Amino acid sequence: MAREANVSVATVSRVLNGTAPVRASTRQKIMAIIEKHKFQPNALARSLVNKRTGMIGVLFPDSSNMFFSEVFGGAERAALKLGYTLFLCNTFSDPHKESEYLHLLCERQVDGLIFMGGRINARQCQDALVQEVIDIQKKTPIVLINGTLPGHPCHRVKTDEFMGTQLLVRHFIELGHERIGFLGGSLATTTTLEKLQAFKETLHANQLPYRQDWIRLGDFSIACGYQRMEQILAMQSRPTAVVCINDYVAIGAIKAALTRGVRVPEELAIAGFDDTQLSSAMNPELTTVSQNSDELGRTALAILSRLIQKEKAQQLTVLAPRLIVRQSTQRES
Amino acid sequence: MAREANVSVATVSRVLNGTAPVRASTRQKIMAIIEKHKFQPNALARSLVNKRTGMIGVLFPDSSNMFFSEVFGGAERAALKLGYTLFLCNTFSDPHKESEYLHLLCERQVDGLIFMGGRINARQCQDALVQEVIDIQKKTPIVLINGTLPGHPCHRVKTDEFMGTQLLVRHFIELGHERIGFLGGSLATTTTLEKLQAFKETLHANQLPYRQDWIRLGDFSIACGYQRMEQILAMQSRPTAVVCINDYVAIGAIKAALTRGVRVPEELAIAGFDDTQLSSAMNPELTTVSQNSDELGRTALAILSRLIQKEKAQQLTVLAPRLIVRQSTQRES
DNA sequence: TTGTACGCGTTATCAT
DNA sequence: ATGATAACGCGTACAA
Repeated sequence: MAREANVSVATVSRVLNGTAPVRASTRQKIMAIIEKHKFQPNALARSLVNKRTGMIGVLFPDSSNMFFSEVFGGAERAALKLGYTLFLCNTFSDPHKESEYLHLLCERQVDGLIFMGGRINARQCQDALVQEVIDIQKKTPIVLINGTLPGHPCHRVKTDEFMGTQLLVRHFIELGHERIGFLGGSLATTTTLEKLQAFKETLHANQLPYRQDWIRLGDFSIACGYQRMEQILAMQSRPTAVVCINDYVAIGAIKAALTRGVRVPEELAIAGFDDTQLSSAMNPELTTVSQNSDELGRTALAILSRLIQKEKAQQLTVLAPRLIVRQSTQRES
Repeated sequence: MAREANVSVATVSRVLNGTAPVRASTRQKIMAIIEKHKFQPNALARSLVNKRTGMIGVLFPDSSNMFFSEVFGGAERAALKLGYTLFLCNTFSDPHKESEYLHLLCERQVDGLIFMGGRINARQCQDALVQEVIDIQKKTPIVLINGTLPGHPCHRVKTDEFMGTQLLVRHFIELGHERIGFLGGSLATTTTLEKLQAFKETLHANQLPYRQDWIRLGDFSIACGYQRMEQILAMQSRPTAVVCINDYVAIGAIKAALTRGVRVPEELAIAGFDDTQLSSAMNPELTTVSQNSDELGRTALAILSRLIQKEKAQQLTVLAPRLIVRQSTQRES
C-alpha cells in the first residue's frame, strides 16, 4: 500500500500508533500519503495480532421491547467512553438463535459478552445450554443481566425484582386496595417466579387474599395484557387493582379496561414494570417500577470492562428499583 | 491446535469448509478432536484471507425510536437468511459519531453499509460529510434508507412520504375537516420538507387554507408534540385536525389535548406517521401511515446483498405507504 | 487423498 | 530513527 509508494514498511505502523519516535519529516511524508489514499488500517489484521477486537457482544431477546433498547443504550454510551463497540444480537427469544449468535460472537473474537433474556432466566434450562455458556466463560468474560446460570458462579447485574413488586403491592395497599390481581408473565421464566413470589408474600404479610383466579399469566406482550384483562373483567368478583409483569402487559390491560368502559384508575388501578418510555407516553400515564435500565446497562459494561482487564469484579450487583407513581393508580388531585 | 494433536495441518481446513474430499476415517478423527477441544475457527483470520466478513454495518440515529428498531428488525431477519450479520450503530443523530462509526465499520471491513438518518436527510449537508460517504462507497456498497446524497448517484430505498402525507390530509378532508394543522419535525430535515410540501399542495388542491400559525415545527419527540399542541390549544382560532411528523409527536399532542380536556377525535383529530408499535397501543389508538418498516429494512438488505455480489440493482426503490385509520381521527360507530 | 508453503495486513522484536 | 522479519490463524495453489 503506502509502503511501496513511500519508502518504509513498519514505520507506518509507528506513525499510526505513535508507538515509537519518528522523525518529523518522514512522519509528514507518510501522513500525506495516508491522506491521499484515504488509507484505513485493517482492524482484522490488527486484532489478529493484538488479540483484542474492542467488540463486546450483547445478546438480548427482543428489539421490539423498549426495555432492552434502553439497557443497551446505557451500555453503548459507557462502551464508547471505554473504547469498546457493541455488537448487538437480537435472539428473538429463540434458544437456537441464541446458540448461533453465541458461536458467531466467539468466532468473531469479541472481548466480552453481555447476556440478557433467554436461557439465563428460564426456569428449566437444559444442561447443555448452560454448559455452552460455561464453556465460553472459560475463555471470554461474561456478564449476565437479570439472570443466572443455575449451579455455576458467574458475574451478574440485576434489579431487585422482588423488591420492585413489593413496592407496587404496598403502593396499592396504601391506596386502600384489598383485592389485587397479577397479569402476564410466564412460569417458564424466573423473573415471573420472583415477582409472583413477592406478590404472594406481600399479600400474605398484609392479611390480604391471594386468589388464583386473579392471577392470569401468559407472556409479556400487549396482546396478552389485553386478553387477560378481558378475562378479569368477565368475572363476577374482580380485583380493584392489578400488578402487571411489565409495561407492555399493563398497556394492553388498560386498553381492554377502557374499551369496556371501565375507568382507570377510578374503577380499576393498573401498574406496570420497567418504566419504559411508553409508560409516561400512555394515557392515563402508567404507574410502574423503574429498573434504571440505563444504569443496568452501564454497570454491566463497567464490570465487564474490569473482567476483560483481568481485574477483580463484584460477582453480584443488585440495583434498587424505584416506584414511579403516575395516573394509572392515582389521579393527581 | 488440533494440528499437533492429530496428524495433518490444512486438512482441518478442508474438513471445516468441505472444500476438498477427505477420507472418512481422517475426517472422523479430526471431528473428534474438534469436539473435544471445542475448537472455534478464528473468523478474523478467516476474513483476512477471504476478504469477506459477512458483516453489514447499519447506521441509525436513535435506538429509542421504535421505527428504526422495526426497520433493522426486518433487515436482520433478511440478513440471517443470507448469511450476514448486522453490526448496529446508534449514531444518536450526532454527525461526529456518525463519522466515527463510519470509519470504524470500514476498518472492520464490513461487506456493506445501510445508512439511515443523520446527514442523508439533512437539508444542508456539509460537502465534507457527503464526500466522506462517497469515498467509502467507492470501496463498499451502501444503501440509503429514506435519504439521499445530494448530487451523487447512490442506491436508496425509501417510502413515498409525499404520498403518505397526502393520504393523511385527504383522509381529514373526507372527514369534513377544513382547518388542518401540522406538528413537529424540523426544516433542517428533508423528510420534514417533503411532508410539509405535500401538506401544502394537498391543501391548495382542495382550496383549503394553509395557515402558518397552524404549522408548528420543532423536533421528533413526544415532548415536542406536547408543547406544540399546547400552543395550538392556546390559540383563538384553532385547527380541527392536525397531521404530526411522526407517531411520537402525535402521542405528545394527544396527551396535551386530553390533559386540557379536549376530546380526541371528537373535538380534535390527530394523526401520526410510521405506524410504530406505539400507535396501536395508545388510546385512543392512533391513525397513522405505515411505512412498512419491516419491508423497508428487508428490501434495503436485499439490494445491498446484490451489490455485494457485484450484481446490478435498482438505484431507487420507492415503497408505497398505507393509511391506517384508527380512533384518533374517527371513532368506530 | 494429504502435506508444504505462501499470503492476507498488522504489530513486535530485533538489528542497524 | 528506521528497516528486516517473524508471528497471528486461516485458505489455497501446488506438489507429492
